[in-house]
Amino acid sequence: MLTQRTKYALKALLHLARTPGIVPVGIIAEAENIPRKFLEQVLLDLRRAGLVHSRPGKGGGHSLGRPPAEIPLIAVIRAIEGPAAPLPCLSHTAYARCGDCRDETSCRVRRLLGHVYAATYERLAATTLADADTVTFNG
Amino acid sequence: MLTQRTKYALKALLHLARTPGIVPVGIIAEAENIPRKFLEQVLLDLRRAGLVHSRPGKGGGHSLGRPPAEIPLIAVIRAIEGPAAPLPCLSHTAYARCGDCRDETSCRVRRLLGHVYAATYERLAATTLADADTVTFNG
DNA sequence: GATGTTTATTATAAGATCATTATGAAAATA
DNA sequence: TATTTTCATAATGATCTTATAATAAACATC
Repeated sequence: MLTQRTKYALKALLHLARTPGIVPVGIIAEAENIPRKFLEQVLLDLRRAGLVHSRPGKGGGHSLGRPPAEIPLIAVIRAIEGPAAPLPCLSHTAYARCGDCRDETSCRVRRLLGHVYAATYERLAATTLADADTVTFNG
Repeated sequence: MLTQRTKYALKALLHLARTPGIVPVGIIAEAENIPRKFLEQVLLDLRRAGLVHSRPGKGGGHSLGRPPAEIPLIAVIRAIEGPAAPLPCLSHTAYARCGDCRDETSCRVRRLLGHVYAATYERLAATTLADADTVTFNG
């Protein structure tokens, strides 16, 4: 399960994606039903990851850092939760040895999970905010 | 990232998959480098999920509950971590409303994550313990 | 530059989860 | 009955989650 934080991040980003101009936190918080102060922190993470721009002061607020089609879900998850891989030894962005297997290339756990993550990663990288209205799934 | 618990569960199951007969916890713990008492708890969860059989007493231990080819990764993850879905409203086994979106069928977050999870789920359900030696991935 | 609005930053805290250790009961075998 | 093994639950400390609060800094307008 994703954390509440990540869900809030997605909601905020999708809100910004269909709202032109600069939007203050309070507006997003109210529209998306998110605790305001908590959302501020989430937006801060998104800003540090370059996914949103912000401007303080009167008339300030947030806007998307780049077009929705250029913000894949993998970037959002990484910005909020860190590495998306199921094991450290499978991470593209934060590779680390697991330490508890002798030979990485022959590790069965790694092989199984690597196979699953390959499919997940492909979707996470290919699906962007712009797909929110068009994408479908059966379930 | 998966929890340590789940990694241990996979290691234990893969150990049982290639060891004939009944194996005591101590043997698995030592061979796979897992804290013994912790592993006992993990195996208890796996037994309750029907993934392993156990027999107490002298000569007792654990064995796989069914052939490796009939134990998909999704079953292991569910047994240890609970629902595998990214959102409660996308879970096959433990569906629940998220509560913070008005209309589920038009929820953008749900649609995006549902699209990703469909790919993940397919792999999790199709990949079994028996694939540990044959499966590959590029990365 | 004074004033008011908005984000930025840091601290705090209750509650949950994680990883582990500990303790002892129950069951099976010899 | 003694021994071996699992079964069940509890205790522990560290970390994560989900917030709330207080203060500082940046900006716009007048």
